[in-house]
Amino acid sequence: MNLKQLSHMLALSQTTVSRALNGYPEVNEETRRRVIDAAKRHGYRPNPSARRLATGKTGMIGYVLPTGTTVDIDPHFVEFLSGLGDYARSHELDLVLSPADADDQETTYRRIVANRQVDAVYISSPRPADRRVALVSTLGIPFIVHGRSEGLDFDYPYTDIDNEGAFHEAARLLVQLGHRRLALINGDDRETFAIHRERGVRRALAASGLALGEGHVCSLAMTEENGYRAARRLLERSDAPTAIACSSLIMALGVVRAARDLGLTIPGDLSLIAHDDVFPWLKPENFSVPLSTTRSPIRLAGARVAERLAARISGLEEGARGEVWPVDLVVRGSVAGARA
Amino acid sequence: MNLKQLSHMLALSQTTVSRALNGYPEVNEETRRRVIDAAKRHGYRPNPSARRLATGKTGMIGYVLPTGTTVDIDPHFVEFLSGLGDYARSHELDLVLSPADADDQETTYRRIVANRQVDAVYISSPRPADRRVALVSTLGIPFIVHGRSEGLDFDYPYTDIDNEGAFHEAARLLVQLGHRRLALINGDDRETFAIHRERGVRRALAASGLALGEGHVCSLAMTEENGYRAARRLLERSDAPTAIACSSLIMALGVVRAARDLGLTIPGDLSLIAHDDVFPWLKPENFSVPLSTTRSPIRLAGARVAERLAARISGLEEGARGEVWPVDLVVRGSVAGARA
DNA sequence: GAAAAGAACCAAAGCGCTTTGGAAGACTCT
DNA sequence: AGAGTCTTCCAAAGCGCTTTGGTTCTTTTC
Repeated sequence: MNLKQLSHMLALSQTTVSRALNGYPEVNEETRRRVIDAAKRHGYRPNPSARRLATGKTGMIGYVLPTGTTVDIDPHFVEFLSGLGDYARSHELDLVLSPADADDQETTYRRIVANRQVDAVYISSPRPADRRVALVSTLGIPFIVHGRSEGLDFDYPYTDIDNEGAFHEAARLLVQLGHRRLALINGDDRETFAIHRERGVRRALAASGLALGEGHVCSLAMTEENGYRAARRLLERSDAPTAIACSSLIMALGVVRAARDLGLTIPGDLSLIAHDDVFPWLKPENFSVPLSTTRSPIRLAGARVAERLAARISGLEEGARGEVWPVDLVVRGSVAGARA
Repeated sequence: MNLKQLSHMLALSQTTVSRALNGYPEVNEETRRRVIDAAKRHGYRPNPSARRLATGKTGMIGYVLPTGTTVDIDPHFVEFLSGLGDYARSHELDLVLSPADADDQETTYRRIVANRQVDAVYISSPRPADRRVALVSTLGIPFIVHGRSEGLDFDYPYTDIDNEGAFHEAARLLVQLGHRRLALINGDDRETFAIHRERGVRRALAASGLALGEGHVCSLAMTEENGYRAARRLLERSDAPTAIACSSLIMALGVVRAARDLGLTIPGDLSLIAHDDVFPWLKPENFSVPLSTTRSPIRLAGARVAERLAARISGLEEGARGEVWPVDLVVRGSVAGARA
């Protein structure tokens, strides 16, 4: 059932039927009712391919997915996707993942914009002076950055959490508990979120005349194994930290294992705080010693990004407003006062 | 730059240019070279919206993503996606995720087929008599099932791993080591993979005149917490198992924690084997006691599914061939002979 | 009561591609 | 040389929608 058939059936022109269906004003309400009714009764659904050829609108939002045999997709992605998908569903949007060579995403961005494959895109895991942000911005497609870049000479719309504030608070608490030697087991510090977290820790330490010791900050892919290795390396030093801030729950698993292997107790010998993006399948309160966390459900961020993308597509949102969400510090058993 | 401009520039008809570009035979090789060259030089890329309107081909594969505030996307998804994406990239395919109400995916399947939004779809986490498989089959869109359904009265193409065989082998090993009371901590047993695994365990036990004790099989969402709870419940019974087979590495984390809480050692008091889909961020060899696993990289499955979808789209594959991959049993420190 | 304004509808022109159904010229065959 | 066969190209008809630029009435305005 296409428009032609439907309009013929109603003895109306395609123009009028199309307008009736799309809510244009220049059509009699009585007629509109008839049209809508007939459309529903015959299950008419406008062909999206035809519509997008005519309008350029696709009803899809895009994401360039870096791939490659050596490239691992972050498990956070799935939670973010849950939120994004949930919102997208309620607004009849689909998400298209365009796989790209991790080292050349630019080609893919250009393609999806040139081809008008999506109405908007989002960018995740931004880095300082992120070229993708600059590119997408000049290409003129609506977009939202999940996270922030830095050192770009223009503004852009983003939704981020207060990574610096979160880790500042976490470190401040540890310092107040008497810890003097902190360490940070961070994610990839080419990404802005990691830079912000380190900055937060340093700022908190500096406020008490302290600093992150040489070699007391690690930057690694967020795997259990890397958490273990980093913790081991740190804890076997002569100036081993008495407290660790950790960028992910998965890494924290490794930290806990390292402490156990070394016969250290948490929080007796080591205080630990990790960032929790809130996974349904791994909860900080269920760690052998309940884990203190800086907490921010990444699923909510996904929903928010979808919401803003939808708003930008429909022209309800414009400009370059960035928003930064506060992060909760949730104190559980894994922190304690430093040994005298 | 569109076809009209390009053909005008070359003083050729749109027909010829189109054919030259799409490799049709009825065009002079010299002309073809000219056309291809000019297209490249001017960066001509056919507009996909127009092409899909004309041909019905979209260059996209679809996946219906169940969503909802209470619906959690499996973290396995991300690994599967890595493989799928990697293959899709090399074949210029995009993946479109259509979010759907978890309780009504049918509407979404019908929509994406009726609208010709994708060239093929894949279905994951199938259940016995899965309605999606039946639906997609009657809708007549190319598809591959990742996993298997059961009790359907028709054949369909699928790629699955030998879950039954894997857990059969695992259980057989445990029995050979002298274990008499096994337990199975399984995933959601409404899904076929879980049913197959249970079947494998039962078959291995039956071969030695044993059986899964009443209450010795749990079926839960695969989270750390559920692994812990299930293990605790099992290990506190008077007829506590001396060996556990577990459907996921994440649940196994919980099992290990439960054992520790109860003062049980692995493998001294409890042998443990889990299934490993191979995550980059959590490895069985890094468990406090290296974990024995049935191992099958889900990323490979993703790539294979993409490959078969591409083949079906281009007509290279047809029919209903199902393929079942063997699973490796990797023995590490977490299994030992049963106490006398 | 003529002119202007408004309401409701329509024919047809895109959107940019593929594909059908030729057509013109060059070649082969008898 | 005339008929048939290739080879190579083209004009035009879709694909199914939206949108431009009307037209035809009916209603309002002075």
